Amino acid sequence: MLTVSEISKSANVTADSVRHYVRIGLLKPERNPDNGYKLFKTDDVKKVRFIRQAKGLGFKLNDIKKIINHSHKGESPCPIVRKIIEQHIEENKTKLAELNALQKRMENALKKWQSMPDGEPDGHAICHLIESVNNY
Amino acid sequence: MLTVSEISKSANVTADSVRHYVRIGLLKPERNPDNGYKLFKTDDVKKVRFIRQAKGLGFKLNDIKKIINHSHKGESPCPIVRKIIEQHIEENKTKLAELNALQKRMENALKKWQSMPDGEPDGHAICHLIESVNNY
DNA sequence: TTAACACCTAGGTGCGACACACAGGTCAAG
DNA sequence: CTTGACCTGTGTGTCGCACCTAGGTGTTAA
Repeated sequence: MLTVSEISKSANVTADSVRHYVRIGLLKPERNPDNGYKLFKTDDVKKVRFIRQAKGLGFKLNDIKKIINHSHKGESPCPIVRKIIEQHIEENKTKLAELNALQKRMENALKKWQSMPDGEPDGHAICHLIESVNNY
Repeated sequence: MLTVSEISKSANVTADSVRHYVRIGLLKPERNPDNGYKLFKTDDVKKVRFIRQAKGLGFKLNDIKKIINHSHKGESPCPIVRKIIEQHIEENKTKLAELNALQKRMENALKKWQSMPDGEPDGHAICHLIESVNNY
C-alpha cells in the first residue's frame, strides 16, 4: 500500500495531481483508519501512468473516467476512444486556427505600434494603441 | 442610465459578460435604490467595447483592468500594453507549438489504430489502443 | 382589478486540471 | 523530548463567462 507521495513518485506526477484524481473519483484509495491518510494499491501506479498517457493524447480527465469505467465493467472502451479522439482532432483544429489568427493579430498590432508614440490619457481614449487596431 | 440588458445590447455582448465585468470590478455601475438593479453610464458602453477590442488582441481581463486603471490615474498605459502583448506573443507561440505537437500525436494515433481491432478488457490493459502509443 | 405572460434581475455555482496555502500530523535523529 | 524535514487532507484560486434559481418588472388582456 502506497501513500500519496509514494505513488506520485512512482508514477512521476505531483502529489497534487494524485490528490486531484482522488477528488474527482478517478482513484479510490482506501484510508488508513489511524490518520485518514490515503492508501493506494500498487496497481494504481499503472492506472496513473495510463491517465498520463491518455492525457498526452488529448483525453480529458472526464473522458478517461468514462474509458476506465467501460473497461471496468468489462466493455471495450475502444469505440468511444476512437470517437473521442476524432472529436478532439476537430476541436483542436478549430483552436489552432483561432490561436494562429490571434497570433497574427498580435504581431500585426505590435508592428503597427512600433511607429506610434506612447500617448497620455486625454479623456477620450483609454489606450490609443489598442483602439487603433481594426476590429477583427 | 442603462440597465444590464440595455448596455449588453448596445455593446453587443451577453448580459452575463457585463455582470462578470462588474463582479471583477471592471465596471462599477451605480444602483437603483428601489431594486438594487445596476445602472450604467452611457460612457460604459465605450468601456465595454474597449474591453472586447483588447480581448480580441489577447489581453486578459486582468490586463485590461490594469490598463484602465493606468489610464484612469492619468498615466499612459502604452508601455505596459506593449510589454504585455510581447509576453502574450511569446506565450502563444509556446501554446501553438504544444497544440501542433498534440495534433500530430492525435492524428498519428488515430492512423495507427485504424489497423487495430477493438479489444475487450483482459484484466491487464485498460485500453490497448491508448497504451500502444509511444510516450511522447 | 387582476391575471397572465414575456422578459428581466442579482447572485450562487460549475467548468478543467491542477497549484498553492494552511494548520496540523509523522518520523527519524540527536 | 525536542528539533526539523517532510508529509497529510482539505479549502481556495485560477479564467471568462454560462447556467441556474428564485424572484421582480412591465405590458397586455380579460
